[in-house]
Amino acid sequence: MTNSPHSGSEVSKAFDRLHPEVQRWIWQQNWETLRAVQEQAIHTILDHSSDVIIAASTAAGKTEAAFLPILSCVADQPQGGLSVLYVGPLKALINDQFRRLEDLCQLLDLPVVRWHGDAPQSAKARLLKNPHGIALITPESIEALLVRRPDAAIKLFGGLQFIVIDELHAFLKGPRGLHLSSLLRRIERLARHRPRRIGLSATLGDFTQAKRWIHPEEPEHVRMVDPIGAAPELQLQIRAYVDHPDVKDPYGIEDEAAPWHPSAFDRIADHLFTRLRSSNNLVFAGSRKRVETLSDRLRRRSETANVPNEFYPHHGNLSKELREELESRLKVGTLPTTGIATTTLELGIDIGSVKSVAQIGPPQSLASLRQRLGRSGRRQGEPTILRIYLREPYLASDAGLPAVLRFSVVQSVAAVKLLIQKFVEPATGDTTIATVLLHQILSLICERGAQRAERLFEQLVHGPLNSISKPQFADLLRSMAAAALIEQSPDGSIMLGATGERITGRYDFYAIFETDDEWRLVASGRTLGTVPVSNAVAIGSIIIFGGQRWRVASLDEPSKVLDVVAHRSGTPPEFESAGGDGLHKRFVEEIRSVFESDDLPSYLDATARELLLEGRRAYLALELKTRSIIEFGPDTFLFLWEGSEVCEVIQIALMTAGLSVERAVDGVICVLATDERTVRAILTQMQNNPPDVDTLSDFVENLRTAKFDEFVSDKLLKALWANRHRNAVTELAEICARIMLS
DNA sequence: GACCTGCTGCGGTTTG
Repeated sequence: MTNSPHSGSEVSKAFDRLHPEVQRWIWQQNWETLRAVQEQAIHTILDHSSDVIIAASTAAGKTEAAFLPILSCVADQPQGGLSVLYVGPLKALINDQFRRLEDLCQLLDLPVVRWHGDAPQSAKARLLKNPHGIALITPESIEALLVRRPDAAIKLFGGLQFIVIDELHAFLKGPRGLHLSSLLRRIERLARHRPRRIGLSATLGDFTQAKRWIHPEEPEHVRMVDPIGAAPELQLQIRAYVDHPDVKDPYGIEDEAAPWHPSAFDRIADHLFTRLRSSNNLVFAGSRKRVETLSDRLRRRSETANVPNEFYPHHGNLSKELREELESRLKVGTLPTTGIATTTLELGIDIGSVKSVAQIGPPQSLASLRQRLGRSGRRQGEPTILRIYLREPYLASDAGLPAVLRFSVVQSVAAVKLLIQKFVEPATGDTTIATVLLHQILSLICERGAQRAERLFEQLVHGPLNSISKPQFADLLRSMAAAALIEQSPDGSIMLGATGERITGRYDFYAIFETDDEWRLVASGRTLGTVPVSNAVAIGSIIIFGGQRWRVASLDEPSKVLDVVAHRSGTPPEFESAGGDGLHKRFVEEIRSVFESDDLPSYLDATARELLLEGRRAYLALELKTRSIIEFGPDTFLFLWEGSEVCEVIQIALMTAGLSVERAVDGVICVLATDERTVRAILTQMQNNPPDVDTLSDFVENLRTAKFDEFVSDKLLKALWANRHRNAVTELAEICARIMLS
């Protein structure tokens, strides 16, 4: 050891404050220094008693930044239950962190236990007998403990001093975050004190929002550890490919019979094949179907070139075994490997460092783009390399809106500009409060027995779940009673009804999200993964899956198993999807400013540059700088340049006037089969007499999207929609006026 | 524009 952690002055100050056994562990690691984030976190956690959020990139050593001081605090303390609860969103992440903490905790004589569905039962049983040390757990396993073993939960959580929440950004939106927030609150109630919360995250857009999630009552007291690290150099290219006019199905495989017209997609595959071979890379392909198609094409190119295949798929329907094979190939790093993934490789599971990241299609959010980039250039002095590949249609001379604007090129340029400005979208409002509350009402009754309505409200409606009123909560309880989820005893307390008993007794109660029925694909006894049952299959069906081609040899309908054998051709399965979130307002504004700028970024290839100019010429010709309403063919386009929330409200407002409206591209909507004069007349009407939010909410359809929404009344779902859109509706008259001026 | 995540307790069989 040439340079000890003792040598620097700042470093030694932080180092000196750690427990001697923690110091010994640091020596054993041969670390030359502590990282900036670790030094700051040590001081912040040891100097104060407030909650802390540690925001630093994935490779910066956030886990140690939290645990070195936390373990120094809890070592040598009297035992009486767990000292630290670490909550992670993924089992794979928990397993990684377990390996990182094992040695350190052993030195301190603190047991560390993985607690999730695939973790060994024996260690859990041992912990229950003598609860102390650290547990690494998923939200669902906390839920199961509270429902099934409330007595054990009190013993485990009664003495907690710290709760660490990893990948905090993953919990800031969506039902799973609301669920975890409720579980943490329930842990505090049964522990009769509030353990300190430490949140870890690499991509936070809005610190205020993260602080409010960590400590809803006193967000201003949450301390940030946010060292300004030197960002690695970014090497960037946007490459565009225009399809040949004869290409009908660019994602199909038929074009292999017509090699004289390779599709744009094929040329993208060619470029990936030559550029990415012989190093480790990640390709984010956007959808599972595209992951499969691309993996298959790249494997076939390897076969044709007679070289070993280095390209492997990774997505949520692939079996754990296949996914882990790729992850460990990437991590071990002895064989060059490129992973072709959906969003599955975005979160922090340990796959080592990759040379470059490729993105197929324009980025849809800066949060996700940043998370992806964080996977490249992780070694000191190495650049981050990003390639964005765009496929654009061939446009005939009579091509229409919105195609002529070449939106995906403009959107990609806008994304890069926002990346450089360090913009990240804040999390958006939640649509699933009713489902989460319903779930938690059932769960709390299991944990604590029959309760009066006021007690349920008091315990569950708080923090991120507080946007529901008492009358609305009562409405929820009434519809739960109507469905026999709950019933009221003569003394007024609420207990489980027959349906409630059945639902809470089932294995799938603990998670707040649902999974659909799926076929399981098995090849010679080995599970490859699953495909939705909506795919029509029969003996002899051919399919691309796991980057390879298969034929269905036999199928077992009741157990939903497909036995497959290798085959020479196939098509990728269809996966169901719900549709996207839309771009943030700021992103749409940046797109508009790219249209209006003359700047030609050097990171565009020749085709992308040409398409950007083409899009700008169309923008100019349509006079979009000053015009917001464009009649085109039978339809009329409204260029709103607003975020998805405002667009949705205007879309619904126009629908209440009897029009058919659809989204054209982000920020632009299309009124079908209607001329400009009619649209203007309706907008004038709306401007003078804007509809109120409750009228609009009556027109909203498909409000039942979350797990238990079937038990929630229409009235409540509409009222919650109205809550979320109230602000956007108040802008309605003003926006109409602005459009009309053009 | 789409993607992702998670799970009990028990009865059975196999293995050391």
